[in-house]
Amino acid sequence: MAQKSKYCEETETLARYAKALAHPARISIMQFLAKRNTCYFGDIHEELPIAKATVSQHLKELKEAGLIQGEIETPKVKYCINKKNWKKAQALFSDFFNKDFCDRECSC
Amino acid sequence: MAQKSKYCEETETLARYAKALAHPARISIMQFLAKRNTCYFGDIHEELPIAKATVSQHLKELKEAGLIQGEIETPKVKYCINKKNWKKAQALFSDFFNKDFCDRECSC
DNA sequence: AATAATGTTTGTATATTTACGAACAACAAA
DNA sequence: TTTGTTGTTCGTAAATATACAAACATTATT
Repeated sequence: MAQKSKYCEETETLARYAKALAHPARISIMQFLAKRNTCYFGDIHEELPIAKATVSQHLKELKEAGLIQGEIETPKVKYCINKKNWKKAQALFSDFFNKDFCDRECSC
Repeated sequence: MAQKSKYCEETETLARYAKALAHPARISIMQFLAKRNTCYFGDIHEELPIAKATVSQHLKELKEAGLIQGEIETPKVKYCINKKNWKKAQALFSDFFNKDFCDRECSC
């Protein structure tokens, strides 16, 4: 238990974003936010087949991963994509998938 | 419990791939496979700071998600990326991140 | 002050994930 | 046949994740 992180930072960050997106409800939320202008909690809840407490929980995870941010607009709460981190995630996934991998003998 | 999947198939598939990548060990494995020609279990295990049983478990998850495939080459086991599904995942993530999202009033 | 609207937090139950050692399986070599 | 090499599977423990109802917090309205 000497070291805290055993993987390189970029790998950890990418895994963190992947984890945030590892549930269809959270993918749906991001897709919804991407195409919507105003994005209140209620609108998001309406789109999803789950209880509001669960929606709130998923939003919290996305927020903690840095992919979205919220703002109180009494009595509602407005959510939107955190563009800076969205771009960061985009870049990390892009790098990850665009590594040109060996086409040679790895023929299993 | 009437419906089996409450989200659209593309969303489910994307979430499934994200989940497979939601751990730094599995990201590392994919990165390793991407750059290596021969890729035996032992080589992968050597790269990672975890027990072989755990490595085997992670490989199983990647295999079940369709991202890799294995082949016995007695007495070793050779793993490599499943190119078809890798491309599928690449396309799904690309579409997901390249949705041009609203730049207007969602200013939280 | 009571009521309504909008979300968050709490409590809780269940399922899944992560990790490891030990046991096991398959095969080659001595 | 015994031994060694390579991985997988099993058993198990601890941590996380997922889902919901109920309670709560906040602010506006009556």
